[in-house]
Amino acid sequence: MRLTDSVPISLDLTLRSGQVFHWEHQADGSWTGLIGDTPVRVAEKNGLLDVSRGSLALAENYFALDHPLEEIYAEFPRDPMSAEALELCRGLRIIRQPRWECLATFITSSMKQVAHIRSMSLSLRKAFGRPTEYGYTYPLPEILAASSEQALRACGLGYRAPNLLATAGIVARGNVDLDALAGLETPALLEALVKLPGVGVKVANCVLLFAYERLDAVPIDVWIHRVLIAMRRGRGGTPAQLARYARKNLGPYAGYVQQYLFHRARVSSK
DNA sequence: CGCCAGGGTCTCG
DNA sequence: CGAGACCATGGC
Repeated sequence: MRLTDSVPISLDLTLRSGQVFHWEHQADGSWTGLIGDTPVRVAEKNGLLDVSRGSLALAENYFALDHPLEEIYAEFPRDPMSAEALELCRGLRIIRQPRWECLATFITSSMKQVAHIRSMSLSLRKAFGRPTEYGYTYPLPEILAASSEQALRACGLGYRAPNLLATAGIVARGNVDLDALAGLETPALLEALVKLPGVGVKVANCVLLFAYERLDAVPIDVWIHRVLIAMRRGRGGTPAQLARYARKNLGPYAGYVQQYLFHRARVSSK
């Protein structure tokens, strides 16, 4: 039995929840984009994944159809905000992203709205990637490392440009092997990622969650920061205190809970 | 048009 | 360790 025959997913929620930024929503409701360098067209049919172009196995892995959603939901915290987020986001999956693409994209994400992260990502792809029928591939670290701060600024990166350039150089030279890092325990992996220019604790946790399958990782951005304070009945705290609170209260799939809370907070603010 | 955004880094106490 | 200043850009 194939996973696509039985496992539910909400593509709209998954592709609009600020994990990936390059997919295009077509007029017929389908989505087109690239999984790595492979053009793919996917749609949601009766709540299941329908792959009409590209590799089925590739899509099943990328959209993480093997994540046991019902088991994850059973571990959700019982507080009202988490419960409401769950009802709103049922079917949203944490995608398995290519590591470099994820790392590079989140280096550009600091103090940026989702819409602008998307526009920077598309600019970088168009300037440095290879054209395909569903958009441009994400440029390899070697390509970005050989570019220039000015060329990256031209893609709208602003002060983030030197960080992306420097990290691309480190990865391109092989000083850091993103695939080899997958063998590390989460704390050591976090420590390694944070050493890269433009990568702090928040960005590192995004990469842990979206590219290294650490489903307990909790990136704390301004939205989740507000959510955590609300959960603590208005009681604030240092970043370290809030991170500790999240670890203790959001359960073994804290990263999933965080993603649902993030999406709920964003849509309910409009 | 002013506010704000999936923050990181450096400095100073 | 913790708080503050500074950093560019564009959607809304």
